Amino acid sequence: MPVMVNPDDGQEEYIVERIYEAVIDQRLAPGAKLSEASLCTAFGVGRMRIRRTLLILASREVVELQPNRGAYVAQPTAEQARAVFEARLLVEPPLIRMAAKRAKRADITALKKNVRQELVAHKEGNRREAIRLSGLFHAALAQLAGNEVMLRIVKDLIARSSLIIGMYGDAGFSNCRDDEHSALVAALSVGDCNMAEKLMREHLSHIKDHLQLDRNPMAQQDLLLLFGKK
Amino acid sequence: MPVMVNPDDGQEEYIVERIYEAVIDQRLAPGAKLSEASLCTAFGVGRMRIRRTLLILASREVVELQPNRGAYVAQPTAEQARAVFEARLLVEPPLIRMAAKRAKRADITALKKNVRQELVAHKEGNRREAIRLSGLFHAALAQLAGNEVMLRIVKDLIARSSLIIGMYGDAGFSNCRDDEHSALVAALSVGDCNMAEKLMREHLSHIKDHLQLDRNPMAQQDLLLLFGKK
DNA sequence: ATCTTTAATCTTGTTAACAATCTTGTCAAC
DNA sequence: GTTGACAAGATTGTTAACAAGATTAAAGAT
Repeated sequence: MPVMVNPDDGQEEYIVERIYEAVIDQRLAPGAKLSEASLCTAFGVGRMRIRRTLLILASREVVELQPNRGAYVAQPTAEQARAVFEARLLVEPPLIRMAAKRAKRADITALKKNVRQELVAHKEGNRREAIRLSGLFHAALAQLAGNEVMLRIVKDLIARSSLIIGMYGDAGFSNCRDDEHSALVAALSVGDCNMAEKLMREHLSHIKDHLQLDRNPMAQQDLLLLFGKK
Repeated sequence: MPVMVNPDDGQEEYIVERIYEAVIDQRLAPGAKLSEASLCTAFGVGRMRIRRTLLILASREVVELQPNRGAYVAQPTAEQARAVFEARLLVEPPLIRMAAKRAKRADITALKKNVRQELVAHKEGNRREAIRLSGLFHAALAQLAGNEVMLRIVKDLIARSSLIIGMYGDAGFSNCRDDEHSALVAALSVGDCNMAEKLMREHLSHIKDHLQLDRNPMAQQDLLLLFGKK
C-alpha cells in the first residue's frame, strides 16, 4: 500500500515513496544525511527533482532541511515523540471503530494475511520486514475507515513513529507485538467496535510506554561528533 | 497566531503564511490561478522561491499543481469536504477536552477577546474578518491542548475548511455562529470538559450540515471560460 | 457564420553555470 | 602536542538562459 501523495507531485511521487518506505522500515536511520548528489545518482535524476522531493519530505517532517548544510532524516525530540503518540492515541481508536463498521470479509482476510506475514518476519528475525508490515497494518486499518484525509494523517504519523521507535525504542523489543494485531483483527472480524477501540488504545499505549523518552536519544548514526564534544 | 511552518522552510515561511491567510479569509477563492510571474512581482522574489512556496502549499493540499498549467487554489470535491469535516469532528472534540483541562485564566481571557472581535466583525458586516477570527479561534483551542502535532493538523484542516465553505457554504450564512463560540468559551471557563466536548461536536455538525454538498460547486472566480464553453 | 487548423505568444519545466557557504585538511604558532 | 588560522575541496543556494508545453488569436475551409 503506497503512501498516496498528491497527484500534483506527479513525477516525484516515486522517489518520495521510496525514501518514505526506507524511513519506515528503518533502512534510513534518524539523522542520516541525504546529500543531493548521492540521491541524484541513486535515482538517476536531476538535482531539481531531488530538491523538490526533499522539500516534500520536509513538509511532512520526515526530513529536516538545514540551510546551507543539507537534508537529514528527522530526529524527533522527546517532546515531539510524546506528541506523535498522543496524536495516534487520539486518532486511531475512533478510526478503528469506523473501520469495524465498514470492514468486509475480504478486508478482514487481507488483514489476517498481513498479521501472518508479520509473524513470519518475526520468527525469521527479519526486523525491518516486521516493522514495515506493522506500519502497513495500521495504515490498512486507517484506510478501512474510509476517510482519505485521516488516512494521510495516519500515514504521516506512522512514518514519524518509525523514527521515534528507532531513537527511543528498546533495541531488543519489537514495536508492535503481533498478538495485539491479531486481537485487533479478531475484534474486527466479529464486528465488536467497542472491543476494537479499546484494544487499539491499549496497543498504542503499550508502544508508547516502552519508549525511553528520558534517555538520551541514540541513533544519529554517523554523528559521533557528540563524543568529541562531550 | 501564525501558522507555524517548518523552521526548515526559513525564508519561504513568510510567503506561505501570507497565501495561507489569504485562503483562510477567502481573499483567494477556490480555483483562483496563482501564476508564478504575478507572485514574483507581488512578493518581489525570484521564481525559485515562489516555486518552493507553491510546492509547500500543494503538499498541504491548499494549492493544486497542474503539470504545465500552473498552480491554482484547491477546489475540494464534495467527498473531500465530507472527509475534512468528519476529520474535524473526530479530532477537535477530544482536543477541546484536553484544552479545558489545561486552560489558564489568561487563555480564557484571550479567547473571550477573540469572540468579542468576531461579534464586532459580524455586526459591521466584515465577513472576511469574521472568517479569519473564527479560524483563529479554533486554532487557539487546538493550541491550548498542548500538542504541536495536532495543532498543525488542525490548522491545515481549518484552511481547507475555508475553501470548502467558500465553495459549498450558503452565501448569506456565516460559517461559525458566534454564540456557539461564546458557549464553548463559557464551558471552558468553568472547566466543564464534557460540556465543551459536546458543544464542539454540535458546533462542527452545524457547520457541516449547512454545507450544500450536492449542489454544483460555485466559485472558480475569474475562470469565466466556463461560460464560453457552455 | 461556425468550426478546424495553424501560428504566435505566454507560462511553466529543465538544465547548466555561477555564487555562497560549509567542511576538511594542512600548516604554523604557542 | 594542542590549538588556531588559513586554504582547498565539496556541497548547497541562486540565477539566468533555454526547452517544452499550453493558451490565444487569426486565418481558412465547410
